[in-house]
Amino acid sequence: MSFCTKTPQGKKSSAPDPSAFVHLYRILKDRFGPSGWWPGESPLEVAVGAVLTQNTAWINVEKAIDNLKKHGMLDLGKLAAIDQGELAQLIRASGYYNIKARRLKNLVSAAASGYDSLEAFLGQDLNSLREILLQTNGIGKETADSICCYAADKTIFVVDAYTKRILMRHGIIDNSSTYDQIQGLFQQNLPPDLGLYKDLHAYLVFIGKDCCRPSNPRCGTCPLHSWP
DNA sequence: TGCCAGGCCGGGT
DNA sequence: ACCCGGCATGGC
Repeated sequence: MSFCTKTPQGKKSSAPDPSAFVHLYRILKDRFGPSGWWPGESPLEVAVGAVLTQNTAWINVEKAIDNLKKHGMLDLGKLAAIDQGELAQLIRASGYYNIKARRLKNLVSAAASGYDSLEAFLGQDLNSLREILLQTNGIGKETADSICCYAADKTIFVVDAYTKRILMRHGIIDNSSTYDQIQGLFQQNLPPDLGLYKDLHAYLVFIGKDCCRPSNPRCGTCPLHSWP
């Protein structure tokens, strides 16, 4: 795969050139094309995956989701009805299964109470949806924004560990930068385009698996070799 | 074998 | 306002 040749920087000199983000998008778009993200066949599957992937490798999340499908549980009503302990066993492969079962229950409760359908829940305006998600125990900013962006098609940019590490390695931010600050950099320096946000976050995850890790110091084919 | 993965919470300082 | 331990399986 493609690793990053950058050496750790860990400090930002000043506000980045706004065109750097457009440039970043163009580089990765040229390299990867349409991302096809988030993996998931339905908004519910996307939302469930967003919770299950918390600090967890996606390969394990896939196993858990496949298991839920196999048992016909990828359904809002079924998830609302199932015993939490049984749900935990079904998602065992994704790790943290007890706490994640509780978090899924919390999410399902939020989505099922006061709404006619998942579509109605996800269809409300971005600020309302995000607030409700953030008030749900077990849903933090990244999970909330992942659901807003990829399940509800709201124009909001998702920040994750890869995003932080890549921007740090390239000297755009320092390690004290907050989630909101990093999100602001993307949203203030890019046009508010849902498809662009979806793809760019996906690209960062694609390369983040291998790129800009301290343990993977060298590879000449990193698409961000000369960025910014 | 040991380290890590697309976080988040709750308690302590 | 930070800092840290806990949560857990499966892949390399």
